[in-house]
Amino acid sequence: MSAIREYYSITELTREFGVSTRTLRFYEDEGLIHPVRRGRTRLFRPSDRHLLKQILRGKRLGFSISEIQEIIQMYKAPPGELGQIHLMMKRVEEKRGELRQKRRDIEETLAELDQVEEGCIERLAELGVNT
Amino acid sequence: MSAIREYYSITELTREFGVSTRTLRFYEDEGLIHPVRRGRTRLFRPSDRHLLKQILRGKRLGFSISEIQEIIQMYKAPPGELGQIHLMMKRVEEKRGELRQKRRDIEETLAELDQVEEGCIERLAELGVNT
DNA sequence: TCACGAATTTACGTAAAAGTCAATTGAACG
DNA sequence: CGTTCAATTGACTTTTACGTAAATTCGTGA
Repeated sequence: MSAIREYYSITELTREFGVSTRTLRFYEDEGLIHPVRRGRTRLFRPSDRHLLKQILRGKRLGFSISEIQEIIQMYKAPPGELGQIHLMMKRVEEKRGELRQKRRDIEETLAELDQVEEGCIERLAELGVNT
Repeated sequence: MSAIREYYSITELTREFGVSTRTLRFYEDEGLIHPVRRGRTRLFRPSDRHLLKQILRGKRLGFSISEIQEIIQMYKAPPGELGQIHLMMKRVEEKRGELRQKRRDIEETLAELDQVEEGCIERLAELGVNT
């Protein structure tokens, strides 16, 4: 069993997650991640790795970089000021709405794919497969 | 009650779905939709409108135009040839995999948003709100 | 008939998200 | 010490998905 690593190199992460170094540097430029440095070389901590996971999750869901930024900001400590807190709770509710919509979209698409499959199975039957 | 319309104008659809005419023409250029014509003017049938719904659903899920093309192709009649049918069933299963991944991503994100909200509520309590 | 509003085509522009290439820099190894 | 390998920066390029503007056409109503 491998203990939790202190640091990951950039290529370790690119291999693990199937992204390029350019991508990771791009995310850093955009302020999504902040790996530390030894000299000029980036060192990614477990927290950076975790953040990257969240970024890629957002990408899979079709969120843009700036939208992902927004979401990531929410994960950081909740703000101190009253108005800010309410604003954040409003943002959370909005994101929930988007995600629920996406979930409905997924269910609908899955249902349609089921129909496609059924059609295929029927065609196979017509062709005399497995009779 | 309004019966099902025979045709929709391009602007009717743009208003209903909140997209531009440019977008609809672009989708036509890309071969996603095929409205009929009266002279040069496009006439969108209910089936085109339905297709557009599916396209926008795909967009919300972060699929690219070409991926949406692929999915739409599946909705058309299942192919006749045996090998083609098996290929299509394989594609269906792949898409299902992607969609299930997205669904997991959604659940995880929703769970994290719940935590964000809880953090907010705690902060509110600390600030003496509603005590 | 003239003007209008809605639609068209053609063409160029653009923002986002990287890809690609070149030149450089250390660090390490035999 | 030379070289090799991983990493860096900087600049330019590319792809996707439209936006935008110009010039034109068509049907309709005053």
